[in-house]
Amino acid sequence: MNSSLKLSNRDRAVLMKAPFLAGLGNSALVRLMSMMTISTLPARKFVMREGETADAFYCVLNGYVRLFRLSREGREADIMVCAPGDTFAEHLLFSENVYLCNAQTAEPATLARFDMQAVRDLAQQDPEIAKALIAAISRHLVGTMDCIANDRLFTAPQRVANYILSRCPVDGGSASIRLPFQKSLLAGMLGLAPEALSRAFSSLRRVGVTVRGRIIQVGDVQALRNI
Amino acid sequence: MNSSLKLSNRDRAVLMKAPFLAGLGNSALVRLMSMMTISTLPARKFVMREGETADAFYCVLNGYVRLFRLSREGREADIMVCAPGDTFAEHLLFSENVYLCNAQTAEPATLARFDMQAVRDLAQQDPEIAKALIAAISRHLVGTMDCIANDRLFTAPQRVANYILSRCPVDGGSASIRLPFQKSLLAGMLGLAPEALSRAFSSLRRVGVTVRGRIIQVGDVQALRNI
DNA sequence: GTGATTGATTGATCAGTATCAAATCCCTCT
DNA sequence: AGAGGGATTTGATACTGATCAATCAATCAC
Repeated sequence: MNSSLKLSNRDRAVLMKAPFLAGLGNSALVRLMSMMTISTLPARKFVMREGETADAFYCVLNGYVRLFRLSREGREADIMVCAPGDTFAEHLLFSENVYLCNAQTAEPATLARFDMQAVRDLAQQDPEIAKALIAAISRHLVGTMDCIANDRLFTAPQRVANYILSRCPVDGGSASIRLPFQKSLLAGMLGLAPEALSRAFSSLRRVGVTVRGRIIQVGDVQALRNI
Repeated sequence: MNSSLKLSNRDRAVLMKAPFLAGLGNSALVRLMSMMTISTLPARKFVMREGETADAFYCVLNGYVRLFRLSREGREADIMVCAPGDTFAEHLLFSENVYLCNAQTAEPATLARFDMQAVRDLAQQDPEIAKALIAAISRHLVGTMDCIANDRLFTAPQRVANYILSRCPVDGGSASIRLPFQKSLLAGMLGLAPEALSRAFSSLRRVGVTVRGRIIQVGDVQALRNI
């Protein structure tokens, strides 16, 4: 692990656009950024573990981080996958004091680390920061509620179709998207075993979805919407 | 539906102990409570519908409220069940402006209604209220993340066992609890069809769980923990 | 109390997905 | 460009839970 106070230009741009910081005025921004630490982590590195005392939360600047729980037998269940711009564990600020799940980089990643106590103090003073926190946590809540509904309402091929549609820029006609990460990560996000994701993709061939490596081609976006 | 500004003593007690209001000082409390409306609803009454503009959020004072999504074919998926003391839709304050799911009373219920815009204004001024909101939303987020992990890691009997354990006051020996609502509601909460809940209960008989009506008897709480 | 309505259980069947094993593909590294 | 190794796909099988139908139980209205 490599820690530094310096930000690359690209990472800085991601940070400034992150929902958590985007709406902030300059003074709040400076205060938050002066207390954060940047670190670059290799793939598969644990960022936090279930049960550890929660003394920091994070914002992903580059790469993807997987949040998951373990069963007693060691099976893993993904709870959410954080993309650049996403924060995680920030909702523990005013509730729990231990992490409730594990976080692991899915690939080499850069993270900004925020000390819980320091941000807690800032949030008490600065209503703008409190509001940014509310917005970030709310966004997460919307995402997790979506996830529950998706899991419970839709089959594997439908969930995959939903995911593809959510990343399709266009509304009709044909489209082509590129997965930003490995398929096994997508499988976890959708609550599927990798094999099930693979079969879901192949069952979508009959509605014009072609997959080659990380490239997904959609013949007719409209057709995909109808299941 | 019956609307009034008066609170019964019991409802007032629930409100004051609700996580959302519990930590607040007197002035914040008065300001919030002066703007809320109390209403008593019959069973099966919709409180909000997916897609409607979100101009209020609610706190359950009595009864239970079911939050759920509908699929295009009309199938329902419960996202969460709100008990007395729980708030719902409060996370839309600083994000969406339409409701993202339906809410329906599961039985006759009493709710406190808070106008979104009014609370938004209050939260901007009063850091204490902002903090209370963060706490309430965080609590929800923890709950929904738990729900995802539960759905993905455990089978029906295990989820039922977890639910029973979560309501068992004691740590060992035998225990007896009473469901506060219909079994079909519990089934929905756990992401199961009512038939599956029924079968899960009967499969738990071999570890000493007996069900009669709403009464659940557990022979050995420790034994239940091991699956 | 008695019929009627709603909720819960049980049985039979089926669809969907996990799991394990084997083969193949793709990406990265040199 | 080619080799190596992890990632993905495919096949076979088992299991879990949904669905439909029928029965049973409990509650309510009159």
